[in-house]
Parts: sequence; structure tokens; C-alpha cells
Amino acid sequence: MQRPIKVLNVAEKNSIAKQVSAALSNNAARNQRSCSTYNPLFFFPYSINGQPCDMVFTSVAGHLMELDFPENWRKWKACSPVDLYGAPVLKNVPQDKKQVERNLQEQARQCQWLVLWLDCDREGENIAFEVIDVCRRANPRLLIKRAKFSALVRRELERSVQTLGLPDENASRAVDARQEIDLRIGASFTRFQTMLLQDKFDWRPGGDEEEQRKVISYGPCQFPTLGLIVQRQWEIRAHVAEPFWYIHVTYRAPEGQQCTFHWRRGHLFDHAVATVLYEMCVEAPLATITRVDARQTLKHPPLPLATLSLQKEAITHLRMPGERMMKVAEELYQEGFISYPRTETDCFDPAYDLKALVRDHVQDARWGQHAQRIDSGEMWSNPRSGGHDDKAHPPIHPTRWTAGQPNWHQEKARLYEFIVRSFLASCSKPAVGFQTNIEARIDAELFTTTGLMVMERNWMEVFPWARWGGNDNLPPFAVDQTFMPTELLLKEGVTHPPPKLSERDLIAAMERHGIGTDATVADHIQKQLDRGYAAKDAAALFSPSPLGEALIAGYHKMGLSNLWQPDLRGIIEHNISEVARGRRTKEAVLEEAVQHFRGDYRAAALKSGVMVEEVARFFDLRAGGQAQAAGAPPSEELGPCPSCTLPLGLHKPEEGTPYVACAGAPICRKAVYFPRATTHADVSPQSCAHCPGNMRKVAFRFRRAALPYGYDAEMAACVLCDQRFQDLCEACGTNRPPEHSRAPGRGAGQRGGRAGRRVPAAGRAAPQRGPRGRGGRGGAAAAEGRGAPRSRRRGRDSDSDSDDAGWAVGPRARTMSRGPGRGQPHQRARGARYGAQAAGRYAAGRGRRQHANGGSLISATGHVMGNGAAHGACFKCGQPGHWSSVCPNQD
DNA sequence: GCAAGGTC
Repeated sequence: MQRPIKVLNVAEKNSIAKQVSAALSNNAARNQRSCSTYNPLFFFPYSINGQPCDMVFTSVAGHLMELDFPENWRKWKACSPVDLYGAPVLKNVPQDKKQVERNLQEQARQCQWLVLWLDCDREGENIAFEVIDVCRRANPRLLIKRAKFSALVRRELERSVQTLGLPDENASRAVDARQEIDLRIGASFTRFQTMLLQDKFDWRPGGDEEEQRKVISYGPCQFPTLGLIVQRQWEIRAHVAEPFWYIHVTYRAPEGQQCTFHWRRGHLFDHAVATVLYEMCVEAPLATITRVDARQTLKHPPLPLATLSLQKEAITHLRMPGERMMKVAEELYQEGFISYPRTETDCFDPAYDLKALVRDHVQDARWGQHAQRIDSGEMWSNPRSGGHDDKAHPPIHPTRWTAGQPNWHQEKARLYEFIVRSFLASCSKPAVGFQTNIEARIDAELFTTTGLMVMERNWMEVFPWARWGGNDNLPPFAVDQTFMPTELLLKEGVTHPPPKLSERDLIAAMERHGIGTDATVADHIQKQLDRGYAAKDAAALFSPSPLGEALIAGYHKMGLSNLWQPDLRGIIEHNISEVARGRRTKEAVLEEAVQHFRGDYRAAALKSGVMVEEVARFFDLRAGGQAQAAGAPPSEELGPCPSCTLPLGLHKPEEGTPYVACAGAPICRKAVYFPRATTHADVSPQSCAHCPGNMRKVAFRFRRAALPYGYDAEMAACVLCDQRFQDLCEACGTNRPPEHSRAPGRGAGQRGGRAGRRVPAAGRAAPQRGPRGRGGRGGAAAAEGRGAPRSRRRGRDSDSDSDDAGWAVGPRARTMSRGPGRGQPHQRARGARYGAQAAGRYAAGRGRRQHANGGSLISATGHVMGNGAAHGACFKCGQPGHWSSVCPNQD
């Protein structure tokens, strides 16, 4: 008989230690308190590959160590912030984790093996090495093993413990790199901003000294988050309302049923064209039904809840901010009513006994009946899978039934109810409806209407927040039937700016850009409010504070927008992922990052006057602050353009001559554009095809919703005649269905000079306009007069600094507007950001004169063709697989 | 007085 060895097992948190111990010991583990309050010990015998073991299971509570500068570098005035890029950093166990450390060391001394059961992600791997470090100091002879598990179910845990491996050093080193980058840039820019601005301005007139002192923090998650809020504010401000027209048709049947028809063209921005089409309808108003399509349709229940989806739902349905929701969920979890609330998993393990969980709720007065129907199988349907699994936690679900606890506050009861109902809904059958789509023709115009009858509500019965319904009083139509419309009107509408960001939108945007993790997204949002960078109004919509906007505008004017653009975090993540994959060393990535951000820091410090000037637009200088501010250089004097040596800022040539484009650098990356256009690109002599004027660039971001397929967010329009260069469908004048661009004969490129009007792909030089530039009459106005910020998500081109291409904002910056592999761009432009129905409200893009621009191409289908590139076909050569801006078939 | 990421 072999003598048992002692094995120390460490999990990331107590709940995992408890579950794994229970699973491996058949609920026979002996529980004992340790010197660490939240990390008890569990003892049980076990056998690993035939080797008898005395298992001791305990836990840490997240990271055991913290990265910081040595004491003498922590004093703010001890060094220049730029020195923090070269300062040493230390990893230490902070005071509040000393108990955890002691517990580990006490146990490690008595054990031969150390088995690491930390979460199977990068951070978990890093914590594993922290645990190793601490335990090895107490017992250098420890044998180190790593348990990898993909679910906390017995079979999987048993498999895991019999196939122990080694911890992944690369993953851990990636986290070390992330921590160091975050610390260095966070600390240096926080000190920079704070020491530059803190005492210079009267932040709260009349406030005492304590109120005046505020930390103006910078963080690689904080600032991209703030950037999203500010960017939206600028987009709202830049919106130009434009009227549009549409034909409105209603019909009321003699039996009383009624419906409203929607024009297939949506709406037109050309009043003349809309009027002509309308008059044609009025002259032959009898409508003919051309299509009746009726079918059963399903509405699926919600996916199992992960942290971010729960946050988004709680905000929408319970009006509970994400950060608050996490606190309440934490309480529910601590009391054992719900599962672990920080999870990315949105699919249940098939081995999970969901019916048992449901059965727990049949006694409830509110949802018991529905639970009963699920349990009996009548309502049961396997929960859908969202396709995400963090391999450590199940989706958020109730773990214990309660009718409510006397000490519960209202929010807690509501959140519990939401989680229970959501869980029951996810285990229920989909709702069934009967949808009828009708198409009618009046003259040559097509109109559609839809009716929906909900036949079975199913999951919606237990989930009162769900809405599904439509016109259930549709007149009975048959193909070829004719009717006289009750109303046939030409109505006018107007485009609206995008709404302010809601917390839900903000979370979604952060998720999309990889800013923060599921556990920290809400914290980063809360930090915007705590730091006074943004405010939330009564409708829970975010807008930047003057300080928040000034900070972003300041970096923007310095040409350092990469410090706040949403890609920042994604780029850091991308680089450290290379370390985790073993493709690059931690040292190389760190060195590159330090160089890059030190460069940005120096640039920011050199132009600090720009920041002071920006803040001075919103806040009064304090007594004594004047002198410093007066010495700051005005923002127009930013030094020479790195590409052409012309002074940055507005370069004004002789009267009557066109503005000079910077040869070889059509987009001057270091220049700024807000609030005054000052890039050389803005004053480049792009000439109008219709008049001898120069074109101006206009912000089109929020007009994209109505733009035809594949247009860039930025487009050019002539200052003098305001022609915008777009190819639009003259026949329908609206967003074209996919078949338009598939038709032969496509080729907007056949229109001369097209390439010159398009914004070049990031990282490529823009095609220079040739001798078409005629005169500069519009140039001055173009450059000076357009204060509206352009929505340029380009940042710095990837060739901006040859030594740090990996840290520059490259083509990723464009993925929101389009990008291979991210879905159909047109669909996303319309739907992804605001929802398909809402898209029309923001639609503007097509100038009213769009149809006057002649020279359009009529395809075989009678439609004017535009850029097919959005469908994967190049608009220049018509071939799929590449963008027109990188067309290999044409120059 | 700085970050972000774990967790309580």
C-alpha cells in the first residue's frame, strides 16, 4: 500500500474550491476555517492515477499580487511622468491579501504537490503563477501541476484531475505585459493631466480647496470609453437635418379591418422625384395585390444569461444601471439564490439537470404554474446556445427558490424575479405567430404591409418584458384583388440626429471593441461619472461633461486621437495575445509599447498648451493660472507636418490659388481637424466634376444609414454647387436590395475620377487628383468654414511611425463602417448600430440634389449602380474578394 | 492622488 501524499489544491475563489471538493469527494469533504476569512479549507482523500492523496483544497480571491512602482517612484513629484516608462516595477502581495498568502504558505509547507485549479483563462494562468511564487517561497520542493477543466461537473473534474498538466507560462506573461502597459500609461498620463490642469482651472466656482483638487485620471479603458461618449456627442452636433418625402397609403376594409402600407422605396430626399412618383400614383390610384405570403413564424426565447447580456437587459427592463446590478447580483450570489454572476457563458452544459432547477419553482405563486408546465414537458424546450463558454461558470440562473426574503430591498427582489423568469423563459417553447406579408402595386410603385397574429405565447407568458405583436386586424387580401386606398398621401419627414448613448449602447460598443471585460465594463462606465467626465441624464443617456469633452478634444487637436479611440484597447489586446500564443516575447511587446506610448507622451507634453486651451474653452482659469496658460502655444501652431514640413494647422496659400495637398501624405496624420479643419487633406484640391470649385469633406457617418451600398462614411461634396458624389438608384432612390449590385454592368468606377473622391483605405496613400483641380474658389471656405467635426475613425495610418506599426490604429479603425468578415456592411450600417427600424430616422446622406448629378449608370435591372464592393465585389473591376481601394486589376 | 484585472 502506497503512502498517501499531501496535495494542495488552489482555486480562484472559494465557490470553485467548494464545488470541486464536493464533486471529487462525493460531498464528503471536511470543511475547516483558515487564517484567511474568505478562503476556508476542504479536506478529503482521493487517488490520482493510482497514487493515494490527502487533498487539501483552498482558494485565493482573484489576483494575489499587484504591480506597482517602487516607493520612491510613487511620489508624484519625485520624477517626471515620462520617467515612468523606464521606472522599475515590482510585483507584491498587497496588505489586504497577506492573509491569503499566509494561508497558502501554511498549507504549502505540509504538501508535496500543488495543483492549480484557477479559471482557465489568461488571468487565471497569471494568478496560478502568483500562487506558485508564494507557495514555492514556503516550500521550494513542491511539484507543480495544473488542472484544466471545461465545466464544473463531476465527470469533467475527474477527467481533469487524472490528466494534470503544466501551467501556461505564455498566457501568464501576456497578462504581465498587459499589467505593465496599463500601469505605465495609466500612471504617466494621469499624472500628466492632473498636474497640468488640476490647479489651473476653477473646476467648481466657489468650491473649497478640497473640491478643487481632483484627479484627472487616464486609463486605456477609461479613455476609449469616454471617447465613445464624446464621439457620439460630436456626431449629434454634426447632424444636419434633411427633409425627405414618402408616399403614405392606408386601407380600411368595409368590414372594418385596416392597415398601413409602406412604400418599398422607404423615402426619397428628392422632392421633385417623390412628387412625380406620387402624382403617377394619384392618376391611377387603384391598388392591386401582387403578393400574399402567409406563414408560421417563431419568436425564440432569450438566450441563457451571461454577465453582459444580463446588464443590458437589466438596464432596459429594470432600469437598473450595470454597476448597481452587479452589486445586487453579487448579494444574491453570496446568499446562494443565483449562480456566479460574472460569466461569459451563454449556453448550458448538456449534463446540467435543468429540470431539477425548474422543479424548484413549481411552488411559486407568480411563475409556479409555468414552471409546472415546463417540468411536465408540455412547455419544455432545450435552451438555445449563444456559443460562448468561459469554461468555468454556467450561465446566470437561479440556484434556489424563494418567495422573497423579508430583508430584501425592492431592487433585489426585482433582479431575482428577472433572473428566474429569464431562466424559465429560456427553457420554454418558442412563441408561435402567423405572419402575413402583403405587397400591393399602385401604378408602378410597390407597397407592403404586414400582419401578425400571435398564436401561442409560450415563453412570453413567463417573461412579461417581451413584446411581440403587429397588426392582427389585417384585411383579408388575395392576389390580383384590387382596392381603392383610403388614404394616398405624399408625406414629409425629416432626419434626426442619432440619440445620445444609452448605457446599453455603451456596453455593446465596449463589448464590440474589447474595452474592459464582462466583470469590469460596468466599472469603467461608472468611472466616467465618478471622474466627472460624463453625466447621465434623467432618461439614463450619457453625454460628456465639459471636462470630458475638452480632454478628448485636446488629444484630438494634438493629433493623438489614438489615445482615446476605441481601438486602443483592442490593439493592446492584440499585441499581448501574440505573447500568449508564443509568437512574440513579453519583452519585445513591452519594449514596443513603451516606445510607442513614451513617444505619444512626449508629443502630448510638447503640445500641452493645446490641452490647456481646450479646457479653457469650458472653465475659467484660477488666479495664478493665467500666466502659464498665456505661455501655451496656440493650437494652430503645431510645428511642421512630419511628411511635408509645411506648418501644421491651416496652411493658407496665396489668394486665388488652390490649397496645396501634401504630396505623398494626403491625410496628414499628426494634424487635427476639430473644431477647425486643419489637415492638409482637408484643403487638397479635389475638384468638383460639375463646377470649377473644390470639394469639401463632410461628415457622413450618420447619414450612412441611408447611403447606398458600400459608400464610405466620409464623402466629398462641392462647396459651390453642393453636389455630392454618390451613385444612387434613380429608379428607387433608396437603399437597394442586394440584387441591384449583382446585376451586370456595374461599375460606378466608369464614372471618371471616381477614385479620387473616395477616401483611401487606411494605410494607403490617397490617389492624388490630377489636373482636374480648377481654381481654388471654394477652397478657403472648405477649409475654414466647416466647423462640424468629421467623423473620421482612421486615427493614424499604419505607416505613421515605422517602428511601431503594431500600435498604430490601422484598418481596424474602419471595421465599424465596413470590413470583410464582419457581416454584410450595408446591413450593419442600417441595423447594427441603431436597429433596422430606427435606421430610417437617422437616414439623411443622400443630398436632395442627388438625382441631378447626371451621368449615372443604368444597369440591366434599370437601377443605377453604385459601389458593389460592399457585397464583396470591387466597384472598379467588378471582381469579388477585394475592396476597390486595393483593386489589383485597375490602377 | 495613477491602471486594469481578478475577487469578497
